Amino acid sequence: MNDSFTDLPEPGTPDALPPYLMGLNPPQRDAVEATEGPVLVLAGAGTGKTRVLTSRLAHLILTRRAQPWQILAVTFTNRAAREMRDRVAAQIGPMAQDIWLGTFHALAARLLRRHAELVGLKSTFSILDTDDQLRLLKQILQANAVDEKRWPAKLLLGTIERWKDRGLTPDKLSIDDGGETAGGRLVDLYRQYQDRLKILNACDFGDLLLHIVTIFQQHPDVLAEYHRKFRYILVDEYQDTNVVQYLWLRLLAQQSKNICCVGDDDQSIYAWRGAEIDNILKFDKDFPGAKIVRLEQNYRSTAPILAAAGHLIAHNEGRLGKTLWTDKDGGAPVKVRGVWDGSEEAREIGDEIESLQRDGHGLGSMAILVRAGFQTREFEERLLTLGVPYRVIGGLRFYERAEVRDAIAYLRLIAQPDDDLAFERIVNVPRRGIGDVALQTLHRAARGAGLSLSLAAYEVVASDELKPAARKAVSGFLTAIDRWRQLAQGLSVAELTEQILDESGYTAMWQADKSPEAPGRLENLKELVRAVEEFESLPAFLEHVSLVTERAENSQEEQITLMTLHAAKGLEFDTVFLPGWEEGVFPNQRSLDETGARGLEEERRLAYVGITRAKARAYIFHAANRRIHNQWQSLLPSRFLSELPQADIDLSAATGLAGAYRASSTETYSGASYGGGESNGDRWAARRAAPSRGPVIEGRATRLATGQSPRFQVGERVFHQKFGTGTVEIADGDKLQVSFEAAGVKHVMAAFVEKSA
DNA sequence: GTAAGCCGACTTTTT
DNA sequence: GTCGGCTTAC
Ligand SMILES: Nc1ncnc2c1ncn2[C@@H]1O[C@H](COP(=O)(O)OP(=O)(O)OP(=O)(O)O)[C@@H](O)[C@H]1O
Repeated sequence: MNDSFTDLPEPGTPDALPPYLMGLNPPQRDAVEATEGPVLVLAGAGTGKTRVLTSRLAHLILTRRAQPWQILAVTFTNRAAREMRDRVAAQIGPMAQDIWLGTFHALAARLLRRHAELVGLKSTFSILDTDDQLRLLKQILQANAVDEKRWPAKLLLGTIERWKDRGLTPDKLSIDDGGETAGGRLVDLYRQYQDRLKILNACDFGDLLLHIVTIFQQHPDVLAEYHRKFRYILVDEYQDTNVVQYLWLRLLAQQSKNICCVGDDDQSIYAWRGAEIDNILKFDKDFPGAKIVRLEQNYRSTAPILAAAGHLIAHNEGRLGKTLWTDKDGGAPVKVRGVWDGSEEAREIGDEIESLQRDGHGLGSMAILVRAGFQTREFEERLLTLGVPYRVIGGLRFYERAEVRDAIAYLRLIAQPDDDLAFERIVNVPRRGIGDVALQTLHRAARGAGLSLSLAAYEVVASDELKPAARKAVSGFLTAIDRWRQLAQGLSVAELTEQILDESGYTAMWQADKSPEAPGRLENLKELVRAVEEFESLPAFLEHVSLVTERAENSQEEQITLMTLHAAKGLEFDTVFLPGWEEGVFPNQRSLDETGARGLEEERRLAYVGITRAKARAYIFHAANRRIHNQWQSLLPSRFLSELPQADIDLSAATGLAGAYRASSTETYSGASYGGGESNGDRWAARRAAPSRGPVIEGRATRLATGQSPRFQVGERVFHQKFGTGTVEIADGDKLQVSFEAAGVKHVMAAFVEKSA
């Protein structure tokens, strides 16, 4: 332990503040020093919530209120966890290593390994990824003769996961909770899915938390052990916790009550994953006597950026409401720029990046933040052309690539013989002549004997159920796995991996492949071996793969960052580019269709998160046309643009576009260049309608412009720009009466609604 | 049992 | 325009 801190002054000593308290304003310091009892730091973006948490960790440890391993600190992403550990380490040294700091899932996995047997698992359980989950569920659907066309596995899995997010195990559900889904059998399918996971000695992501909560609820002695252990609990991004996470925290904190959560209801962007804004809204009821600290000074952004974000988010209802101010003077307005299409957008952003670079701004302080992962693509292409180094966060992750997963499946099967999903994945990769028929035989044997596939395979090989060729192939495969399992004792993980890739013929398979991707895949296999080298044991590596989906990139080169708005939460950049602000893209149409007004508000929070990532410069772009599903569509500027304060934005449009817009909502988007004058609007409509322009233009905008109103039937589901989804109650020519889910009964023109799913 | 080729879905967001 | 899943032909 580091003793150089022992003679630090007591907290509260007026002079000579310890360094970790120096960079804090009075309310922040208040939050750090209120160590006992529940504390909620409720504050807007950039007010130093995360700084409070790191300082609090340092404070607790340096004042010896707790040893590092007696503190539980929870973050949302692995990156946030890493960053927090680094920052605390900078203040307190290597002791930071011993803090129980990580994501909900990583911490839950660590606890579950210790007590797995209490929920019928072995401590070696595998953690399944989405791919495995889906394959498992599909098998169950097949066995139950559920029509997958009608009930896509993805959809059903989604429902099951939402149940898990809410802490609902199958026994807590009644048959009716599944509704009509899958012929009313969804709850039963869920039960089968869970039963199957136990046989496979496996967990999915949701189970990690669900199981540990079950254990805490059913084994008070185990819970008591952790009450003694964890004296302080700290939670980042509390607004995005779901019900299980909340239950878990409450169980752990109920004894000491020393829980400090930080969050911002305006940054809640994970409702689609089961996050409950309610958790933060009712914190003081869950933890009576909670101290609520509000932080109001924003240290990150300039005044115009803050004003833009604040004005936008004010359009949401049911907010807790927060004040935000800055003492920063000046600052450029938020630039809002209209362009013709996606490639012009990419070109302009690329040019601006280069121009900023020439002015001495580093690429590392810039980011392009998009609504959906696929949108990074056009920028990648442009940046590649310009030779601007970039990195993409998220997207297709290293450990999710097919060849990497295959290789890992070999390791999984060696570590955990019951891992059927790994078994199936590689039993015939590379081709060994074990096809569908053989696999079905194995499955039947496994189901019959209640065994995992590999165990059943031994029995089958000993019998004469398979044709000689297949029997030989299966037997050879089992022997190989056994041998590698023996080798695993003596070799390093990297050596083992290399040997497996070599001896299994997996590398050879890709070497023989002459498709253009093959070299890249071989390269990834080499990269995998490098990744494995960093781990001491096979289980440690596999745990990492399951929980940390990204591979830490170690480039020294300055790069611009491309990522989704979701991934950007908690980060900050001098310059932020926000492309794709068009109706349907952002706010995302599906979000609107599926969750109506709630979805819109979450989209708006996402926009708020986006703008508030910027310290000095924010650029918002919207394109008039985009190719979506290989079809050209004309798009209206996002309604969020009309929600920005005129005084703090600087509107412009690319040549040939000026004035060519109409407001996308009834709230007039009346910026300088967007006069919305009839003549401009007509010219725009004419341009769209002109067949000579080539690309097929479809979509709502056309319908609005040409005045064609489709016929609607009573009872039909429709979508309206402003009111969301609803059901037609009366159809009178082009006048409709619609009962909207969020907005109630309204009279609308047929031209302003469209058919909804 | 395997490979090629066709068809349809896909673009939300992540631990 | 691309990917994955399924069918078909060998
Ligand atoms: N008291 C302070 N004095 C000066 N700068 C500060 C202070 N507190 C925080 N900052 C700086 O303000 C910025 C935002 O801090 P931080 O990331 O902790 O905010 P946050 O509330 O977690 O933001 P968000 O919710 O947007 O993620 C950081 O650059 C941080 O260094």
